[in-house]
Amino acid sequence: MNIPEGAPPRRLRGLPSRLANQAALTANRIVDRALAQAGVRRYHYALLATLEEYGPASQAGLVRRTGIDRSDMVAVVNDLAGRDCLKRAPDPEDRRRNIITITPAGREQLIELDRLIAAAQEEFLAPLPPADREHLIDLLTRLVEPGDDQRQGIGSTR
Amino acid sequence: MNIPEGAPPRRLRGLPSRLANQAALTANRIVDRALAQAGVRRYHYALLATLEEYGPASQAGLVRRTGIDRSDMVAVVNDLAGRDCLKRAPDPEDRRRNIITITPAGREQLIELDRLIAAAQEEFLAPLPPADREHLIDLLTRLVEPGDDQRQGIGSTR
DNA sequence: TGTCCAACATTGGCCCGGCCAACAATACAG
DNA sequence: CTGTATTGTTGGCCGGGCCAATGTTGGACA
Repeated sequence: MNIPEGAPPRRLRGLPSRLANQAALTANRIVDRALAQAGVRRYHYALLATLEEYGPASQAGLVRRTGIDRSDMVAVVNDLAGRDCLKRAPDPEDRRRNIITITPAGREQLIELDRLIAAAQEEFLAPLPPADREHLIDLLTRLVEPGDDQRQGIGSTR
Repeated sequence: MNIPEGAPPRRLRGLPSRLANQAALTANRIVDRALAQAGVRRYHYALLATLEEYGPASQAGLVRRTGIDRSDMVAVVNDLAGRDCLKRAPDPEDRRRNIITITPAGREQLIELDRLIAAAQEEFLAPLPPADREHLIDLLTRLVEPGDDQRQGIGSTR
């Protein structure tokens, strides 16, 4: 961990961009730790959630939906398939495609993950009283969804 | 850029951790782009700001102050020294130390960077009306500074 | 004084996440 | 039938955050 002796310079302290960064760092730490309890990472959760909500899809479809890169998608799908959380079957109508379907085990897993994620959110927001939490969520939402265009996927930095 | 067709699954949409992430991603994109106009990255700004505020220090001191790793510190110091933004002189009292001092050119550079950073913050917060911006900053501050212990440096993920 | 341990600066490299490029197989339009 | 596009897959790149080993110097202490 970090053992910063002395505060960061004043110029940086109240900087909105820095606050957002710190918040995200904290959030990610908490969420990652929570998901790790199920031996899983964020991509796994995103993928299961997408499958559950939108139903079976090809990997390419999932890539488009989630913003996860093709290469990484392969790995995550492999991984989840190995845990019987989803099924990978060739599409009879288009033999290029793999059709990915969530399994009952996958749904169970997802429920478990939902619980972990919810707890993580709680932990993340713990420093704020409930009223302020809602307000923060509202502000962040409005900050992040400008007009609705230029949406963000799951992955991506650029 | 990302071309997400279709929204991310509902489960993820309003998630505070995800909102924080999106916000940070946006903020970083904007800030990095701003600093790039001066051919500089975040560490450079952090280092110059630290030097300006706390005065000359050894690299180890700067490492403690900023949370930047030793190895990376060397690189940043090299870089800024190469631009005459700071001076690296052996400490006569302790010859293990390099004493790093900001130069006039460094101060000028810092002023320029301050401008760029300020503009970036403006751009980042643009979607919100001024009153909400303050509120957001307040909330984030309280969220991120729990008690004051377990402070964060500049770098760090863990 | 000599010895041993701690702090410093530097080099080199590891890991991980996000990304791109190349490829073979398949679909499809002309 | 030919050329173009899409799909899944492999391999690798890059940058940021991090750790380890090295050589140098200080300082404590026997």
